[in-house]
Amino acid sequence: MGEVAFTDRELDIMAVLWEHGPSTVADVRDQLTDELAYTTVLTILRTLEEKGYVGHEAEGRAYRYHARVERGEARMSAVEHMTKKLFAGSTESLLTHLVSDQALTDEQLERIRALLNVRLGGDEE
Amino acid sequence: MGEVAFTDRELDIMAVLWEHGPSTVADVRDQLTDELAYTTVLTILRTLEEKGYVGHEAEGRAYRYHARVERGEARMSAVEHMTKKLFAGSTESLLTHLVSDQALTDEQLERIRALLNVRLGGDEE
DNA sequence: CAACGACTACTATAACTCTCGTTGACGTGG
DNA sequence: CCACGTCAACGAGAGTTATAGTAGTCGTTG
Repeated sequence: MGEVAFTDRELDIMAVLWEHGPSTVADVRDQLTDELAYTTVLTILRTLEEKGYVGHEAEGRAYRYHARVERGEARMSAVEHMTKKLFAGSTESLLTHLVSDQALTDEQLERIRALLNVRLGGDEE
Repeated sequence: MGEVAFTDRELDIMAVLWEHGPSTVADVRDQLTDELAYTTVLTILRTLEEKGYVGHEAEGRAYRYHARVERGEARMSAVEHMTKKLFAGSTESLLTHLVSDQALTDEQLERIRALLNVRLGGDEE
């Protein structure tokens, strides 16, 4: 899929599908933190289906919905979009922002550095 | 300001104000890559003003608009929002995603590592 | 001084988002 | 067999976003 974009509410629901796997409307509804009417959840699922982001199969009298895009893809699209819109397209700039301005513990940063070390192979400089 | 959120179009316009400083409607319009009608730009600026994100002073017969929120603030809000919605609230997870999955050159990653080294002070493995 | 162009205010409209009520089908427990 | 609960389809309405036309003001220029 080229590019995926979700609204906030849609993301809430996709999150349930990603974390809990294929779910019925009632399942999804139960997992949401916000209390939404059954029909509201159904409507959003139908919109998502129309957009091609989820699919469903009948299960008994109910439908079981499943994500048709992976979370990684959604993440990548979102990051790309934000990078383009707010960081002048520079992923490095975003990374710098995260490392500098964000409240991360040294421990977390340490893990990132370790990751970088692996990724970059060398340990020079 | 607690939290700022912009629509895509609004961001396009904020970007102009952030990069070029206080601008008239015509100025903004000229800087946009998409061709929008003068009135369209004006409308969006007025919406932004209503939300408190920009202000204006008269300059001759025109208005000169300026950002009332800093880009850094918008960045932080956007990153926070995305982290919450797509990375289960974990900034570290987002960072990991960026370092691993994104198409960054070794050189760019190298600079990030350097940044981390400075930030973490030490050079212990 | 009259027409023109730049400018803002007001209005409008289509699309999308978010929310939910109503309706009708269908199976199950009493 | 009938009332009840579950479920999907449909419709709808309030709010937001995106875009732009029209009206009216006002200085400038010929």
